[in-house]
Amino acid sequence: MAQLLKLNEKNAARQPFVAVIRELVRAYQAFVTFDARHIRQYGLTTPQADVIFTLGNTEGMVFKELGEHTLTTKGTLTGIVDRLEQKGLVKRSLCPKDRRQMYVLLTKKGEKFFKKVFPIHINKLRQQFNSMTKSDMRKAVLLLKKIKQVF
Amino acid sequence: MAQLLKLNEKNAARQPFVAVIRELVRAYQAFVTFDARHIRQYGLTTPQADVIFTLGNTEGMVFKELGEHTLTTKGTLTGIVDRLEQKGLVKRSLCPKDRRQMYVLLTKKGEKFFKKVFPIHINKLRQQFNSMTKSDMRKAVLLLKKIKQVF
DNA sequence: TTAGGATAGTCCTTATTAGTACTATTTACA
DNA sequence: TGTAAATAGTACTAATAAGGACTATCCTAA
Repeated sequence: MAQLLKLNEKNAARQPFVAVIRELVRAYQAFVTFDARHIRQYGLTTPQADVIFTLGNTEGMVFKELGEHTLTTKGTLTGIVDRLEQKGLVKRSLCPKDRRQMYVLLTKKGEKFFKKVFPIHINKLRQQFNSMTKSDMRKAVLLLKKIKQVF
Repeated sequence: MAQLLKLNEKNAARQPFVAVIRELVRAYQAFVTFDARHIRQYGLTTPQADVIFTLGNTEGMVFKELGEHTLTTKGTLTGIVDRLEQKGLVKRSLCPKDRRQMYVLLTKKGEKFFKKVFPIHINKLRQQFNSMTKSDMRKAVLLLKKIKQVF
């Protein structure tokens, strides 16, 4: 799960940017683990829940668009949508305008799942951030954007 | 690859902590993609390189310890070490003191790889952070630690 | 209008990932 | 001391994950 550069024991790596990378990975890990643990109680994986949450309150979405939102590549997305389709939470639908494209949208069951689980999940996450000030959150967002731009 | 909560189009999710999570995921993604692209030129995956870089300049390490450093679970680590062993970069060695444990250490070839690639990789990363001030890096580290603790 | 290139999604391969079951070994404690 | 609990690593499963080959469809330019 890691892809961590944990290098502080090497002299060449005692530099501030190494600490940034290390803490970025550790923070991400902590989030993913927490997130997966919660979503799993509902019988889904995080990527699956991510797709459901992205499709919620929309008219559906083409694969390409869905992949951009969830940051998954098309090959991976095919499999995730397959499994959600098997579970009856999502369905595919041909796009008449461009027959290369394929819509993905929630089924009735999928919408029900979204309306039930999404607010719970959001609340769960909000609670975790209770101990963090709004000012710190704002600063974190700005700095994370800078880190993103660095790559 | 994602596990992103990309929810800003939902009213329930227009809250500062959602932005923190979104940017955390995006920053992590940007790093991982950059990192993988570089390491791949040397015929390794990021987790494989992570193991090599962790073992570099050490006397070797037991699986448990290696997993703690690289943030990989033991089952995953078995496979990664298998592949590195096949490539001749790493070898296993029984631990006489506790016969349940297994040392992993670099071979000559692995050490050669480490000494060549590690400095290049570190330099590559350092360059990327040229545009970020030391002060911002320090702040980022502190805030990322707070985010980690939140979960 | 038709050939060439671009695009969308699927399929395939290799590797990582978490988790669980399993074996061997060690440790704790009664 | 001897047995139960704990620990280390492997084996196995299901699901990502990236990337590339492939097919069908669309678009562009001569």
